[in-house]
Amino acid sequence: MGNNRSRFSARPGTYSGKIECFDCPARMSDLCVGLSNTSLPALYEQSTHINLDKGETLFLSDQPSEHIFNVREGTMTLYRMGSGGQRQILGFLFTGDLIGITPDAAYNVSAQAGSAVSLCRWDKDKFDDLLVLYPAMAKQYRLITSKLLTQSLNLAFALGQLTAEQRLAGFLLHISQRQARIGGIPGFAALPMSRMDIADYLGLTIETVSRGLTRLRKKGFISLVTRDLIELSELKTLLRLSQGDDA
Amino acid sequence: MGNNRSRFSARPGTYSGKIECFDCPARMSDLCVGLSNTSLPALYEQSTHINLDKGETLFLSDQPSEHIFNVREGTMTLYRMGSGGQRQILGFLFTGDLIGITPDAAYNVSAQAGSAVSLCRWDKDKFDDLLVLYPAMAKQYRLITSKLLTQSLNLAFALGQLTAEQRLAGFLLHISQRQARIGGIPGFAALPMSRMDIADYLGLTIETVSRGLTRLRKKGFISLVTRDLIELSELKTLLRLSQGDDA
DNA sequence: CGTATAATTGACAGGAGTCAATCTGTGTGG
DNA sequence: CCACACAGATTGACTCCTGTCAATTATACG
Repeated sequence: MGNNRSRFSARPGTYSGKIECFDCPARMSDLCVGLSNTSLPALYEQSTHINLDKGETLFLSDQPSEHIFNVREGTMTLYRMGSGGQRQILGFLFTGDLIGITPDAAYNVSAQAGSAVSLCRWDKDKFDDLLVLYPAMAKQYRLITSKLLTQSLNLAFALGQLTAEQRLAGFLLHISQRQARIGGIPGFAALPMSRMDIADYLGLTIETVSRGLTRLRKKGFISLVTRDLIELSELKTLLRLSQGDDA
Repeated sequence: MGNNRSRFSARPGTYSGKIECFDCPARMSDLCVGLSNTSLPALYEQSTHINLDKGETLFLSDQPSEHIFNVREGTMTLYRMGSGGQRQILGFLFTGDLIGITPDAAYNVSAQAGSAVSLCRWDKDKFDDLLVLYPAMAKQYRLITSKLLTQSLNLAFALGQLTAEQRLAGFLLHISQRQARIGGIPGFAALPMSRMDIADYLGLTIETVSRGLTRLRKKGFISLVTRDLIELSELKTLLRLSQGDDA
């Protein structure tokens, strides 16, 4: 279903054209949401759709960064490998998240599909042209990259200062809040990723993740509806934990 | 010595004007180095100098982000505090590094002087105006923020996946390389920060930092010229370590 | 030179990792 | 539709790295 096209000509100043963006699940993404009547069609004009199966690699760290992607549907995983075989997952991406956004010549992370995924793709050069053409897009770009940095700093804080239980509390809150913006149930966290993925994100092992969830459950802070759907019963407590409080 | 001024009028198209930037130690910083004959004076025109004593706070996380700073001389420390009193240092900044660069309304980290520091300061609004006016500056901005993200990802990888010894190896290399760009001796790392600072940066304790340095020394990978000046004897080994290799 | 601060070293404890067994859930084949 | 097999998750026993607490040594400063 993912196929190239530029059959749709941008029509500056009008919204009347029926473009796929309008019923795109990522319509409210950071990239698209703030765009004007002119810039959205211009963005659409340059886009291509691609699909990935679960487990497929989109790109590897240090490869030439030729494209920028936006997640329409599914889950993507950003990670880095160590030469000892360590894997640090640096982000789980959902509908509306941008991938591969860097002015550098090479990607600084690897990206892999965590489920069947549908993406929008742009040539980096053309994307850069749009940034010059539309200051509103450039502003969005800055906001997006700033959010990425903030998330990365959050992760660094968690990895450097928090215990396993505290990291898990923060992780559940993070997932829950992210999913609430794309139709998730508030107060619940659906985990589309494996325990191994969670472990590699939080700098732990699957056993420690498992034990941590058990302890949070026994304390009454969460309850496992199913293995992959968790109810956050004590949001405030979880929040305090994630900020480094002892209790 | 830090005093406001806008006495110097920008002269588009000419470099002849004698502006302080020319003998600024941060002349080759990421921000200033790529600027044209027009944009550098424009940038200078909007700048103010300020000085901080060691230990002084420049701004705190979550405060309104009203200014952007560039380090002229000295060392700045970026950090976040946890509600349990934990401190995660997120970066050590030297001559030429930008501080407080965020499109968000509030700073996402706290900044403190690690030594006596001299800074260039801009109002955020005026800085944003310059970004619109000079696409070359906007491009530099993107490169700078991308570098910040990459550094933050490096730190997250280290904190999540590396042992104390490996983190230290990477830290020494990082400091050494950063200082080489501002007059440091290649193959040496000068540590202007305390062991406590290093510990809070690497997610360790001062004791573990100390023991780690001792072990690296006993293995012959480094040698301590003084307490704060370290020779990196085996660069390749240190690099392998920092990437997660066992040996 | 003496004192205060920082860094190192030592002894011990604890949280997370490792290895292994058990359990759970899912998908398949009879 | 049930039984089985497989992968993933949980739990348990034990180890080890790092943290904690304390003592000693080194460095900076008045």
